[in-house]
Amino acid sequence: MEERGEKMVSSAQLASRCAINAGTVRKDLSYFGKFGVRGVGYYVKDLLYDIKQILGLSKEWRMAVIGIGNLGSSLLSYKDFLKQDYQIVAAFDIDPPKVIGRVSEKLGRPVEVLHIDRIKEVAKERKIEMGIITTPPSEAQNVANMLVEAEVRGILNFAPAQITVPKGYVVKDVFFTTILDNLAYLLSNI
Amino acid sequence: MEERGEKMVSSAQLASRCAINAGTVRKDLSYFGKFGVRGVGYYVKDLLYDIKQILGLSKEWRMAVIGIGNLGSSLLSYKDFLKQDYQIVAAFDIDPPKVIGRVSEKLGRPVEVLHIDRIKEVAKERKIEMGIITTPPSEAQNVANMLVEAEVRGILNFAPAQITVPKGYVVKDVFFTTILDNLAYLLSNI
DNA sequence: GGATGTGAAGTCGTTCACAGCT
DNA sequence: AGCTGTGAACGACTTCACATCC
Repeated sequence: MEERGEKMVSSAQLASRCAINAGTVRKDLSYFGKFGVRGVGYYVKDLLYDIKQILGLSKEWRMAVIGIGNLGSSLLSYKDFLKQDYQIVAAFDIDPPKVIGRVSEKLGRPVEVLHIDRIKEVAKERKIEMGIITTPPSEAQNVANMLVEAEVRGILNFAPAQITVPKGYVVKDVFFTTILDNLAYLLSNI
Repeated sequence: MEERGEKMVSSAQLASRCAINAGTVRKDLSYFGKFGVRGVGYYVKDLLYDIKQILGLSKEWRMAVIGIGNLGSSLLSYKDFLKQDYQIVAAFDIDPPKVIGRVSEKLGRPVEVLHIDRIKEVAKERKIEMGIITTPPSEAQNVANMLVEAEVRGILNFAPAQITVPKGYVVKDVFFTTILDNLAYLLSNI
């Protein structure tokens, strides 16, 4: 909306875009403060700024992908990350030579695939704060342990395996088959 | 557990595997019926069967991937789908020649990439019930419309765009950046 | 004895409706 | 006049604790 030059937006407009309730939009924002103008709405520019502050998006997040198979490779060149200051600055695999020359496009240079053993060293060096696990499930917990060891506090886990981490660390799972199971259930019960 | 030959399982064991509460496991199951034996637990084999019935997984689900870029290609060879009777039986793109020879391994033969225009025809022919959208966001709603036209009732949407479909159809979104936003928020507020 | 099945209590998030500002 | 901010009602899910049954 900012790019389109729209100055104001109402909670109703935001709600319709997200397919939720206008009251929910206002209530959710109100949890963090007062960002709108009564009788008018929200200033697009200010709201964008405020939401970025709330979500912790006022900085660049530096990420590593571990496990450069099909999925891992595709994430290395995933365009949408770059639009929002998510940078993939390292890639790891057990078998580094198998994939080379992938490009993190904003940086304008390839992200070389390194051996897993170097996670800790490289994570410190490149100030990595999030790890994306795209290994086979059997390796997921091992990789998570290495990330914890390297003090990478955020993990996005695509491997269909339960991962446990110490307090202060966060894991978000993305299990494709679980989402399909959900779809299958909904389709079976219409 | 069945593969490992384990006969019985308690709600507490299931709970610890899923990192949730034992009561929740029992309560959730009880919503659909009585599957356990008091004082004993659940028979692994029977419970597996019952859960598959509940979720609608007692059949093979036939899927199509639309948009054969990096992500779409990687899903074509995603091993985990096959383990659970999810079959990718068709692939579509605007520019079919750009990717060929991908293999849906259970079928043991490549899934040829076809032109998007053939979705309706091929969906009927191959009895496709789920569509996976991995196109750029600008095309997502168009593709969804085609899927609806072809009566493909379930959609898994990876394109960062809001998709609307008629009643009787279901869309599940997987927005990578939204999940990262979630991680960013949690990491910023520990 | 021991683990399930389930009311009841508790917690969380959503929705409503209107007072309060601009 | 219009839209936000918010207390209060509502609804849904989670957790608890125990009666129930093998």
